[in-house]
Amino acid sequence: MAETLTATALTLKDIAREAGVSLATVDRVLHNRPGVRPDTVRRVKAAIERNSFQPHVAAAELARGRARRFAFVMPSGPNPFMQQIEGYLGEMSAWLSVRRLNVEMVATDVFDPSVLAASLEALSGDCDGVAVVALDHPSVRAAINDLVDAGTKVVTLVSDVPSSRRHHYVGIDNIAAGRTAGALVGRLAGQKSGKVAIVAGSQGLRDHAERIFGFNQVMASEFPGLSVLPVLEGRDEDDRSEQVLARLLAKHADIVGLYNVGAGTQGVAKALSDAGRDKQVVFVGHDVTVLTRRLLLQGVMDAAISQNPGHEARAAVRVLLALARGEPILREQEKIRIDIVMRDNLP
Amino acid sequence: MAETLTATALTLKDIAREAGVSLATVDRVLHNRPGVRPDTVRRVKAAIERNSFQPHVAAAELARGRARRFAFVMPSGPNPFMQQIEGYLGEMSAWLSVRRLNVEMVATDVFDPSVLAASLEALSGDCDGVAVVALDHPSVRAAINDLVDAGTKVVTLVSDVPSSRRHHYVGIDNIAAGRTAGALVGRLAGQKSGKVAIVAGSQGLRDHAERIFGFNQVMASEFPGLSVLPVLEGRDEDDRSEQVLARLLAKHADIVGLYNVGAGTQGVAKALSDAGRDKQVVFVGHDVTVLTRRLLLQGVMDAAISQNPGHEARAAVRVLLALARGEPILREQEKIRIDIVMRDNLP
DNA sequence: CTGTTAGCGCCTTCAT
DNA sequence: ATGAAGGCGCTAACAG
Repeated sequence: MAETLTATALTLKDIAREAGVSLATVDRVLHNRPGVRPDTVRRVKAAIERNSFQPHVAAAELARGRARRFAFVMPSGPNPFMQQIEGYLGEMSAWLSVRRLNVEMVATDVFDPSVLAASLEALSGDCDGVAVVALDHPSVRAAINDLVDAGTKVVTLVSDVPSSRRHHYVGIDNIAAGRTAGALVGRLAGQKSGKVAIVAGSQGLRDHAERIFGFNQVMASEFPGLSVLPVLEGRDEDDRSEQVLARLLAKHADIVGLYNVGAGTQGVAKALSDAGRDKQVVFVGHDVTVLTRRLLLQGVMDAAISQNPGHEARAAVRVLLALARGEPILREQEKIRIDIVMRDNLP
Repeated sequence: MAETLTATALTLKDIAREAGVSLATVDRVLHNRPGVRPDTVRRVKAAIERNSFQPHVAAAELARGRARRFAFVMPSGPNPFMQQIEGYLGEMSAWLSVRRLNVEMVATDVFDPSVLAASLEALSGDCDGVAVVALDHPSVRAAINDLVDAGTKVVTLVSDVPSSRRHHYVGIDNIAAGRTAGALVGRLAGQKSGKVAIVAGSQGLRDHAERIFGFNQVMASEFPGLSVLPVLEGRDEDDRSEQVLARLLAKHADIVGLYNVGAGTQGVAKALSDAGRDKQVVFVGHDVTVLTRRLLLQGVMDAAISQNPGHEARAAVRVLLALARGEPILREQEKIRIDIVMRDNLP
């Protein structure tokens, strides 16, 4: 009826005694530091394994003295989603400070590969870890790999660079997100048949392209009654998104669904309202912001696919910390889920 | 372009010097321990405030030596959801162990107030914190309050006892969960009008009652075309749930929606399939388990309202730890969201 | 290559 | 009511 989940506490000293060496040697082996005879290494490793010894994090933290430095490299523009992430990092300051963790924000033009790459290079050396909202481009990949080679821990945030050797990606599976959007548009549109519009920032952005891909997958296979119109590009800007959508709405009277892949939500909503069709068209978009929250409550938007920015901020920090300490990562905990947010489960 | 988020590191010694007292005295004040003249307390507190001093957690952890003991008091039956929580606690064992944390599982009959209360009383003294899946009953409330008075940190898990003085509740807002379920059933049923069935474990359970309340709210206000049938009670058992539902389905040919409030999902699904109506009826239930996952993939279930059991397990541990250390709680992080899970965003 | 040693910042007796 | 001093388990600098 009662069962205990944790083991007891051995220390470095115990291992040292058991392996017949000194503290320092065990420490060297533990951290793969050079200067130990291969044979000794083996003996020590054996002792560590045998007792499944785990060093006490608090003691290690205390002893190293030096605070750790992490950098967050983020887009410089006024992107509300990114601002939310920064906001949540700010809320963690007390948490960070009692752990002697320093995080520095670096704003940069993430859409210009060379600028981004330069910002990353500049960090080399004085950082233990960096989280970056990255563009998937060869020079960015190279910059990331250089950091990794220099011993810096790197996680990509929100947008991945799978071809690089980054240690971890903190963000959602965008293809699945697109599929989810598709299923929602299809199911909420009910029995109706008709046309479905897609507004994206740019199909050149990896995450947008992946979402559209997933969306189309579901549409084609599960909702044959709905036909998807060619993708509109609004560059994540309100004005432009509004214009292109307004034109499309004027042309097609039988649009029953709308998927807004990126930002520019304000403009999309305006086009819909101005056409007087905000109640008939099923409107699904991304992310919960002050704006989308309002649109959901008003019934203009029907659902938002969301990646919890607070979770992403905290996961990035925790993962960097775990990597720096050499601790295992709780993958399940750090995985970012695709949230479906409707009016009644607004966070 | 670069901004730093954390402060620099003062130590106890600095504060001691500044307040003109010794280390020990500052420590006493910091932990509200007795034996310090009120006047001295004030001086020390002032110095702490003035520098917004925060003790280094790692050092504190190291110095106290003694491991902390937490207990999880959970239902003894084979409830899959609870088993998931236990599973995730198990996955944390490495995390727990490097922090010298001990967690003990206590299985008990949470449906019998006196048994539950006794289990709680038994913990008094040898535990730093307890997480309990509680029944909202006077004797349970008393047991919780006793623990709190004895200095044990208490969090309620999944099911709250708001009238007690527990330090924290880790779980979802069940009324909002019910509303979400209602919105989903209503919207996914499309334009159709017809009847909606509800199967619950028991209306005596606080969480079930709250969910039903929220569900009815939404149905009444937003889906006048749908009429809700009287609640069926299946005691969270498969057989019983199947029987009562089968009978209801036979009686009403125009059921278009079904809300399964608690467990017994297997039985509910069977009744639906046996009646050959699993494709026409919109079926919404709770929690993602092996079973509901399968039903979602098969298209028998349309959506599951879920409270991430992994998140709940970890949040409970983190909150207990923060409470024990006197650290602030990251409320946003520990809040449990209401997840809508459909086929394409299955975690 | 390996061992010794002096802390890291705080908590906890034990004296005063 | 207050202070002094010895660790907690690990790291890192310095000897050997």
